Amino acid sequence: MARSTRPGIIDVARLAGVSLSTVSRAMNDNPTVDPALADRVKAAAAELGYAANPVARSLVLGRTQTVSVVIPDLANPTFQAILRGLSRAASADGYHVLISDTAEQVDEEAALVTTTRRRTDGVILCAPRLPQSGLSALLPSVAPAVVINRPPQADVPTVAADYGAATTELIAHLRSLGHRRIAFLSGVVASASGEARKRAIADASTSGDVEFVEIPAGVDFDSGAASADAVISSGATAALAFNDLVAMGLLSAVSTRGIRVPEDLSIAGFDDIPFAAYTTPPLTTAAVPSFEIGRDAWAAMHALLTGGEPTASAIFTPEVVIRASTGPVRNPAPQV
Amino acid sequence: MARSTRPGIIDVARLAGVSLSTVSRAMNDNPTVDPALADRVKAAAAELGYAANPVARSLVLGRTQTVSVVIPDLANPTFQAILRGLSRAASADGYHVLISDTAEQVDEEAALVTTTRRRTDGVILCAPRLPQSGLSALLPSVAPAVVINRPPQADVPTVAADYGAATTELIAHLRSLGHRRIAFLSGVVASASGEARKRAIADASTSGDVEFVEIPAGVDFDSGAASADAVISSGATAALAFNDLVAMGLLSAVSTRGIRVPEDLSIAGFDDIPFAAYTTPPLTTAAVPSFEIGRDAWAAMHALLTGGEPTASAIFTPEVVIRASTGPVRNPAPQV
DNA sequence: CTGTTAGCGCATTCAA
DNA sequence: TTGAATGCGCTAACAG
Repeated sequence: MARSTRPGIIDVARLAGVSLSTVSRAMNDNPTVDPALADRVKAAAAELGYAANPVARSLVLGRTQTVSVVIPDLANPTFQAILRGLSRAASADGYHVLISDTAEQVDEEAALVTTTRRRTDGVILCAPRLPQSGLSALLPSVAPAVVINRPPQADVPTVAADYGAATTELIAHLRSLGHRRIAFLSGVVASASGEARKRAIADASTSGDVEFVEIPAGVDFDSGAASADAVISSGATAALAFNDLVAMGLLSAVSTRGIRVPEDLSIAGFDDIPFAAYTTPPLTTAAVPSFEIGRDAWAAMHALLTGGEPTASAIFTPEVVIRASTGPVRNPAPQV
Repeated sequence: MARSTRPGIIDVARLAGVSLSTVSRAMNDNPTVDPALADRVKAAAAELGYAANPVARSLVLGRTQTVSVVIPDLANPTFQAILRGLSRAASADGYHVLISDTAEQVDEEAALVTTTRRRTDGVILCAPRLPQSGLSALLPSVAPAVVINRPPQADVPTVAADYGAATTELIAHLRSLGHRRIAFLSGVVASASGEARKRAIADASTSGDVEFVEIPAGVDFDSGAASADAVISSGATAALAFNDLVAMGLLSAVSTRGIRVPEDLSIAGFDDIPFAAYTTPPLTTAAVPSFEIGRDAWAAMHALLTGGEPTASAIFTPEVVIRASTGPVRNPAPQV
């Protein structure tokens, strides 16, 4: 029968015949304790199956060995990859991860960050939807914090992918294929990376020979599929989707309507999620190193936690991966 | 400037002109406190931005409002969906989720479960890879616990998908299409659901006119792709993959070898992950309600936590979704 | 090197 | 109804 109540530090002290502070020291490998005694204490602890209560330690030490990660949507492959990279790295450093999914509820984001921060040592905000003003107000009160996929924030390390540069590269790719009218499926959700994309598009359209048709869409597969008709009737010969999910939804929907990709319509996405390489045709996209972003976000947090020098903001430039979903313009679609 | 140190219960007591125990009572809506006084206390707390330290509360109350979830691989879409369902449901009940990814390291599984359990109120083991003996030894020491995707355990609620039944149905489907020689890509990882699949296959092969070729593979996309040659040379006209990931890898690899699916080879998977419907051709699979499994696992844990009646083990029977990756036998592949 | 004492911040006895 | 005292389990001063 397992003991119904776990052994406490006093039980170990009693068994080893020492004071409870000696047990504490021994268990924490404090060098000021006699080696022989330390062994005796550890043997007693092992015999009893004792391990210090982490909650009690947290209270007295003021740290929980846990960080909070707040994500807009656990169903998004990009965030999943970020979480995975983060979780693995934190685990390797002996830290635990408390995870929260805001389900894209912007108004609950701040509250979740604040609440979870109190039971952890720091919080990592993954692609927060909060407007800049709200973010600026929130961050100082929850330090240490790390922000993913937002522009550099005052006094807070940031790790992000440069969606603006990626957009520019993707546009250059499409232009080189002869596309002059491009549909842009913008995510309706307020996201910093979305703004960066729009800015890059604005730049390209003012300074170039290419025009854009913005089609408000969402951030998931279904919203991409729902935009199919709008894209088709837009007269665009190519579509730049908010992300791979949207691109795949669009690809799937236009295919069932008999539109050939890339002969009739070129489609490109962002992120390079796991299945982007296996759609039919395989998707051209800007590869965002999500796993690495998660890993680096942890590294920044770890530096903050261990008093290391504050990590500079890291920025990854996505690499455009050209696959078969984009091709040369054949017949410009008729203007509607 | 934000205060560098958060207000404590004493600060509120001082501001409200009451004792600290009255503050505690008021903040916890203890009915024995005078309503007017309670309002005054809460006003003071609001003014100071006070909220009780959750770590201190955890220590004194003996509960953390957090549960631990241990998963074999955060990159697996099925586990992601389970986690999502679990996380959403727990959050709705005011609980937090501590998440651990064992990275398929069986030997670290027990340690992770034990460790994380100590800083939480319970642990949910998602498809643990531990052998039954190890699981039986572990579970009593970490109660309350809930196990996902394992056969019913003594004194521990279980929620699982019936992979055996799903396998039987999938085989029946393939038989009805005329397939008599079927390759089974077994996951090399020790998993209970894998055993269930094998048992169903053994049953079918002993009692029927269909034979199976077991091809050891892994549990991910790449291992499915790596099995392509083995499947082709096996002479099978259909392949049952360990899961959709493996099926998609196989589908992709045989396609590049010029094998047509389903004309030359039928392929079926398990799980119905988000992209299974969008492969080319769309994948026939046994749909496992992962999100619901996660949700129900939480419900079982919540019942345990709130002293409700112990939830009976729940079992979901996956529904076979017939799509285009399976079709009638045309030319039995040549025996090698 | 080891034992004694004092909190960490709070909920909850026990008196009043 | 409220305040004073006790302790959750542990670490870290402080003595010895």
